[in-house]
This record gives sequence, structure tokens and C-alpha cells, in this order.
Amino acid sequence: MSETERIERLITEESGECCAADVEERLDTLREYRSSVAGDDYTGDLNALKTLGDDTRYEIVRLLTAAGRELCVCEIDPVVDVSDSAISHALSDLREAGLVTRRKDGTWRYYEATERAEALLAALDDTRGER
Amino acid sequence: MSETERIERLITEESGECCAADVEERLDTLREYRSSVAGDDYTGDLNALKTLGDDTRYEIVRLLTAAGRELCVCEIDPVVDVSDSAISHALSDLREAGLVTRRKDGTWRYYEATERAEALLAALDDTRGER
DNA sequence: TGCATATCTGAGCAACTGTTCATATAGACT
DNA sequence: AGTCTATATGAACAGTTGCTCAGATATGCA
Repeated sequence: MSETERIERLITEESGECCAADVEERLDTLREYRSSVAGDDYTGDLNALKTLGDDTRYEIVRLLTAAGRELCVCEIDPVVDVSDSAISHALSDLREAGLVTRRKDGTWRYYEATERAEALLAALDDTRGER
Repeated sequence: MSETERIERLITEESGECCAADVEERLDTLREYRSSVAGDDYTGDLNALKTLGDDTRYEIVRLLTAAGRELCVCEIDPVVDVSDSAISHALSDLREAGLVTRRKDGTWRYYEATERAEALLAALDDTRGER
């Protein structure tokens, strides 16, 4: 059973009849949707989602936005329950994904959530409980 | 080097001086941020992010929103380059995460992106290229 | 009832990911 | 220079994840 046949069957059921041209047209439309997606570069989007979609990193970003200000690494350590090293790794990943920014001050490092991170959390907040 | 000492050192540098009460206050504030985060149930948020943060599933959701209408599984199959089974798994995960809805019609299954999925993609679109 | 088709489900495996431990870097002070 | 401290980095390992393959559902129709 080829995909062409399945689409043909679908169109027949939907519209009562279907010729080869209809199948081609439908496939073209689908490929167009696909290429409009693949055309742009969504590597950054995916990276942001992958990065934020981890318990530790998500918790850190929530903490930063709850604080509403930049936090020093040493302020994050006592409230997030993994090793200093894990937090450092997490912050580094978040920064690379464009979800936090870093400011140096002496040996201290201050991290703050970016607009992108806040936009994603807001999108989640706005749609919680939907189905 | 305890975390208390590190916070004490930070406050001293920030404000010139620091007593035990200052340290406690700062830690309380941080724990408050933390509990305001841990208090709510973000399981669903995390699940949505984890689920959307995968190449195949992301591509399917982008395809659905590009289409702007529900699509039959047989319309997704020909343009997404994994097995039927993988697509079925992906759609099932997306549905469980509240990112797509399903409508049955005979043996056909139509899937459509939810508001939540659209909100997340919009957040990404609105903040692309930021730093 | 029996067959064909559309989609789903579970097992198994290769690939990836997050954590910790050990160690490195870099700034501040002596 | 040497030391102390804050954070970062790399390797290694355990746990997780996504894919395919094989087989199961379930709907429509003869």
C-alpha cells in the first residue's frame, strides 16, 4: 500500500471522487507546508525547547523569573538540589540556548533570564489547563 | 566552604557589611522564590517542553500549524521522513502532552495543533534572533 | 463472518543526556 | 609568586529516549 494510494482513498472519501491530478495537488500542498517549515532554520528553536525541557534547567529559569532579577550562581546553588557542577553545566547550556545571559563581576557570575525564556514561560502560563 | 559562607561573602561585597541576619534573610527570599516555583505543578509544562523539543515531533507540529487545519495521519506520513510507526508514536506523545487533538472519522485519524502548541511556537517566532 | 486497510502498541536496541567526580581556570588578596 | 575561592570543564557511567520491527486493534465492507 503506497502513500499515494492512501491519499487517493482519503480524497475519494472526502470529496466523492478523485483523479491522479487531485492526488498530485494534495501532495504538492503538503510538500509546500513541509518546505515552509524546513526552509527556515529552526535549530535554535529546537535547542531552546530541548534545553528548557529538563527538570533542573527549567527550575533554574523559573527561579530566575520568580526573582525578577539577575542571580549569582552562589544564590542558585543553595536552593537547587544538584551539585555545583551540575548547576554550572545547566547554566552554560541555558546560555548557549539563548535562555539566560551572564554578567561577570569579579569571580562572581550573575545570570538572568532572557526575553525568550520569559516568552516561553508566559506561553505555558497562558495555556495551562487547556486541552 | 559552606553555602552560607559564600552568600555571606557575596552580601558583604554587595553592601559593604553583612551579619548573620542578612544571610538568613537572603536565604529566606531565595527559598521563597523556589517554593513559589515548586508549589505549583509544572509537570505538564515540562512534559510539553520535553515533547516539543524533539526533531520529529517539532516538525509535525510545525507542519500542522503551517497547514492551519487538521491533517490526517496519511497526509503527515508522506512528508515526514520516519516510519508510520514512529509518526504514530510521536502523535500519541504530542496528544498526551496536550499539544495536538485527535478526531476520529472511520479509520482515519485527524490531528490538529492546540492553542498551547501554537502559543509556544509563537513565543519562539516572536523572540527569534534575540540574544 | 471474513478480509482489507488505517492506525496503534510493545519490545528491543543504539544513541543520547544529565549527573557526579576530579581537575582546571581565573580573579582577588597577601 | 602563592594561596584561596568561585565557577567552569571533561570524562565516565547510569538512566532515558526514539527508532524500527512485528504484531495487535478496530473500522468498513463483501
